[in-house]
Amino acid sequence: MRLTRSQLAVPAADAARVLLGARVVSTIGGERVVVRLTEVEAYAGPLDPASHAYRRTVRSEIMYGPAGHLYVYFVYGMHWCANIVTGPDGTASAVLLRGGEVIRGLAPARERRPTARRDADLARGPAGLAAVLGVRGTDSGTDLFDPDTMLELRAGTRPPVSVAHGPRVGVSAAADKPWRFVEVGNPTVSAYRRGTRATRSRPS
DNA sequence: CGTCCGATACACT
DNA sequence: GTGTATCGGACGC
Repeated sequence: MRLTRSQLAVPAADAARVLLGARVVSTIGGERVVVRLTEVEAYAGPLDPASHAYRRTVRSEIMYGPAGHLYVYFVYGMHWCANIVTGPDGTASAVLLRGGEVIRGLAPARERRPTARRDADLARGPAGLAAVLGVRGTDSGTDLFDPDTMLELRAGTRPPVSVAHGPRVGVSAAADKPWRFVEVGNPTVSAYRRGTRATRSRPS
């Protein structure tokens, strides 16, 4: 069963709970990869200093539009990360897809991420998940409810056994917000890493 | 298991 | 010019 746009048109933390356990179906050139989401993070737009939409720029413009579109960004000179725009139109909130288990299409997933040691590592972490789904910068802005889209969102067949939430990974601003949601005990959930500290020591 | 650190290029100031 | 919503290899326990 497909998710609906209205299911995502809710505050980011609620949308994150909707997406946890949901499936993302990637179809590219006849190759199909299906991932069940096990780790997601909510970003609350202009109200959230950790969000790219904290300031309205060309890059963050997509998040100001309706829910159900893809927002893709490039980090650390080499990785793509995939988000789904959520919330009512104009709130600019989004959910970062941080991890999942590949439940179909192991072979193409491996080709797209050959460095993964175990199957559980294939879509572990946001950059790996985006790679396995074949998401790149040119896909940013894609409407996931367009019938011809490369990605399709489907409801989960297995709800998460147990859900925990805590601080987001790698963010330095609003580090206290418990907006990272994970399926407890799932091996595809990435390790928690604190963001770089605001106060840094300087060489003397 | 954990911590440390370099790679690399883009968005934004 | 500065900082980054990361990854994976090196190392220590």
